[in-house]
Amino acid sequence: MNAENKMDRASLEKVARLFSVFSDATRLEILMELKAGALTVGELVNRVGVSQGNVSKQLHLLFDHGLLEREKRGTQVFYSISDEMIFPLCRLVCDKLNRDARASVELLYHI
Amino acid sequence: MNAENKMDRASLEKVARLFSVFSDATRLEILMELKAGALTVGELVNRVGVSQGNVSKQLHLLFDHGLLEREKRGTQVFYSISDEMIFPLCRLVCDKLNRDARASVELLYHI
DNA sequence: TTTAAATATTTCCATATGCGAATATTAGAA
DNA sequence: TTCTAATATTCGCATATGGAAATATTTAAA
Repeated sequence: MNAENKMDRASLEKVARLFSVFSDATRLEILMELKAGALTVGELVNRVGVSQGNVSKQLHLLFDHGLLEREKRGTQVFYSISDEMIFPLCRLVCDKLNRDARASVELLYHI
Repeated sequence: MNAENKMDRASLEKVARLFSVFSDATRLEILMELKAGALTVGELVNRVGVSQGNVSKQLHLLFDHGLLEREKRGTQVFYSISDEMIFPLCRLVCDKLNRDARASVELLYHI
């Protein structure tokens, strides 16, 4: 899986699978909310506009992929970001979207 | 869509949509094949193990998202990478997978 | 114009998945 | 233990999508 050799199909599927974790707006919103620090499931349910069951499911998925940490305190569970790679990753995608949007506007105004 | 303010749902959906382009092994394979330079659709069909129709469809999708360029020469169409952001993007994901795999092995051998 | 090669598109199918609702589980408080 | 709050899981549904096969389109050669 290095830069020189071609990746086999199995490795490509793993890469694709990890990308798919980021291809959902709800999960991205959860990650953004956790950017400032740990939050409980309940607090995330308040901030993100989906059901408690769905928030739990998405948190579990993010946890399974090694993107979140969890810490139980009583009946509450605090989730926090466990891999900082999500920030440069999202930055790359956002930057591209901004470039394209800007190029599109400039095209519109014949700049 | 900057780093300080929270992103609205519509922007998050756009980000998620772009991530989803990378969440398929066939499309990733196409991008890897094009890393060394432009290729025709037919050549890509030979290298990637899917039907011609599917290769064309995935190429169209990649093109629509501004990741590929196309150049027609006679009956052939050459596709090439148009945004270098895919390389650092895939690198971040591959590096994470390698870190996790390595950590998993070390755990196994009690290092 | 006719034919053949290259690419694009359409159609259909099987699978995956985000979602809410309902239910189950867990842990502390009464 | 019993009750309640917090979280996790299950279930069913609607939608999205990767895929092959078939067909359509385009372009150059004959």
